[in-house]
Amino acid sequence: MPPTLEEVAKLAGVSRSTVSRVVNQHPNVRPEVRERVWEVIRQTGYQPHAAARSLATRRTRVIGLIIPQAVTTLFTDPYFPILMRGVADACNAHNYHLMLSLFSQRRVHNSRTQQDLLYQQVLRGRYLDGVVVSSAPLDDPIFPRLLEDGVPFVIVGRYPHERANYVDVDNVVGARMAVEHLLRLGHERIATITGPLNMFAAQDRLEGYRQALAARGIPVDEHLIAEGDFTEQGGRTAMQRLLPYQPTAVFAASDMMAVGAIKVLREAGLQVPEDVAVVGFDDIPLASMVDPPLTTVRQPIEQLGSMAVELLIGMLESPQAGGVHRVVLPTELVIRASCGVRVRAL
Amino acid sequence: MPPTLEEVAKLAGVSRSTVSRVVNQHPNVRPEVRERVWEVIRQTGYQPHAAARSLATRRTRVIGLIIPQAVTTLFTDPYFPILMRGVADACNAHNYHLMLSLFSQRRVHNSRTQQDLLYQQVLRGRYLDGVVVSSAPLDDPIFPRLLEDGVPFVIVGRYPHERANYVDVDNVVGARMAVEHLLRLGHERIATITGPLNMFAAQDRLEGYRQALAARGIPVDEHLIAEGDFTEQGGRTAMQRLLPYQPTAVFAASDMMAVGAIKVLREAGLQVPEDVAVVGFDDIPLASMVDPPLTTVRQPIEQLGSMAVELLIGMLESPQAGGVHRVVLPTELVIRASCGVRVRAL
DNA sequence: CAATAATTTGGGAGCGCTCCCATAAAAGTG
DNA sequence: CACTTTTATGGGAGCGCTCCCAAATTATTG
Repeated sequence: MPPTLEEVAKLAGVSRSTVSRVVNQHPNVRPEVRERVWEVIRQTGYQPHAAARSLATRRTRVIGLIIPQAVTTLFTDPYFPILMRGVADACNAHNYHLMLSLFSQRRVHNSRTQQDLLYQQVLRGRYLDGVVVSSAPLDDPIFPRLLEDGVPFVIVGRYPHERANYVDVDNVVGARMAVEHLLRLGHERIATITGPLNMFAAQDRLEGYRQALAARGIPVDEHLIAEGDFTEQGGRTAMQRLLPYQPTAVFAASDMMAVGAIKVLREAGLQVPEDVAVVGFDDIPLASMVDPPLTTVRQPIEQLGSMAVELLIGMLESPQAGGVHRVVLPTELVIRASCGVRVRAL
Repeated sequence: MPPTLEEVAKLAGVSRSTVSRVVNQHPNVRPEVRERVWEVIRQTGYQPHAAARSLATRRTRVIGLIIPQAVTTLFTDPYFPILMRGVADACNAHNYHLMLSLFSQRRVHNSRTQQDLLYQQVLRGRYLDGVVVSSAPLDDPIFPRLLEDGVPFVIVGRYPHERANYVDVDNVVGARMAVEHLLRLGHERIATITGPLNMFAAQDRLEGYRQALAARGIPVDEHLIAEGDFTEQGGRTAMQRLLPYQPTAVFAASDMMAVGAIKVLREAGLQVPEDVAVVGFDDIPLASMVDPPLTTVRQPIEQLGSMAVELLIGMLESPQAGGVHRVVLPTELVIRASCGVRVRAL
């Protein structure tokens, strides 16, 4: 049995309260007493009991990272591990702990129920002080619930509600840069493979595509727009649908989809970038490893994760400082070979 | 303020204890009372307070997944997301929650301290009922501590201690199959790129390599063994070192390293598989996507994760059923193009 | 139908901590 | 140096639950 506060107190010859003060860095303890108590703590290996503490303080120092079921299939996309690393880093830095909720679509009868159940247990059971929600579809029921229950949360991505805090990248501008680059290279029949259009990131990137064309006075040919789902397979299928309309360039809303698209193009006997230029989005590590290396829009994924946590912890530690927290990080066009420009020549 | 047990009790006209019985499915409650209580619970949205419960029961229904700092840099390796999915799935299925501890090497002054701190807080603070430790180096200080503190844990990978529970794949046999396959194809100068040799998985795969050669009476040329670190970059560096010794085949102890090796071979003007055959290990999704598709040893990564959790939960729920829990899952050779055999022809 | 056994219910104690308030000790003041 | 102010310490109450035991109710049986 590990020691309790009370036991430490007895050993140090002081009261429970004094030990508590020492542990919680309360200033009003005489230095020699403080030292004596620390000594006992060190010797006994005392550690406050998390549950007891939470019960009394109503805080857990645990935050949740929720990745809704709709995107769990994408989990092999390196986007998520990188995001998680950012999240975990920031948690470590602030001495918070991370609870991970992934909802898989497998082995679940009534999938809605699984997510519901977990929501109910974890959030209403006050396991968590707050949550980071990553890339949920915009109609995910989690948002209304979080708002209603008053759970502090930060979204990675954006969400149109006056009380929603989020961290996002400028998807519209990123996409526009990508398409503008293709336009600059002389392409006119530029297709796009979008993400699932029930996500803002996907909508915004499509919007960037539209804006770039509009700025050049090029009418949008709806045949050149195919909806994907951010996965490689989705990219393949979408590319297949685009093939008959003979685009000379493709802007894929994720690197994974770009990779899929390139495969389909090759299978159709087309060269990348000679016959068709391809640009991706994300700049995952794979982007520089595939052949040809992918021109893509870099988003600071890891930073997105840590920023979300910083924001959340800020809200938790000074709740009075109300207001809505929103951060939009910039993107950057990374030019490699797949768009058909020699980097040096640019 | 969410309702408490006591409040629900008052509304239902029963005592605290009775509501507790209803919530915990205790049989001794009259059906009509049970129904009445459920009704109130439903209406009020009552949810037991996790911390209060833990304090009383000394269980949290939370298990930890610990990925020690030594491997966090490998986190972009798809191995981890896949493992995590397995772990998360099994947790969901058993109504446990998952706490994730990643230790990054970045931003840490005294890195040992960070891991220590977290160990101290999380484990001794009894946030967790038990932990799954993934791919830690065999001298990681976490193992002695877990054993000493009596924290229930399951390792993914193996560990030589009579009280260590683990789930592993048969790395020796897997590696042997891979190398035997190369031998069967007529190769004699077979090099290997090992993982970091402070991990058992790496040692075991090297052992499999040695066994395969020994079985054929081929002496091991130590120049043909290069230590990598499971990353692509590590694979490149190792391959560079091997190049002067002109192997005709390479067995890389991970797919990521195989990918790195292939790049180096190409840069050296060698064709894969024509000039040098390459075999990997893991069968991550990338393996079938690269060019040429990788012949590799498949290990059931996701199953490894869920199995570890199942074992752990088993231990937690019936602690009296002592004994050591060990599972070794089989591997499977997946033949693709990189070893230079036409699949059909086999 | 009294006596016994089984089932159902309520309340006290306690899990280990924090926080408030009262008291004790030390320091500051005219 | 009596008096107020500040600083340090101890103890009670309570966070929301479970678990045990005793009391009340119901069912069983000779």
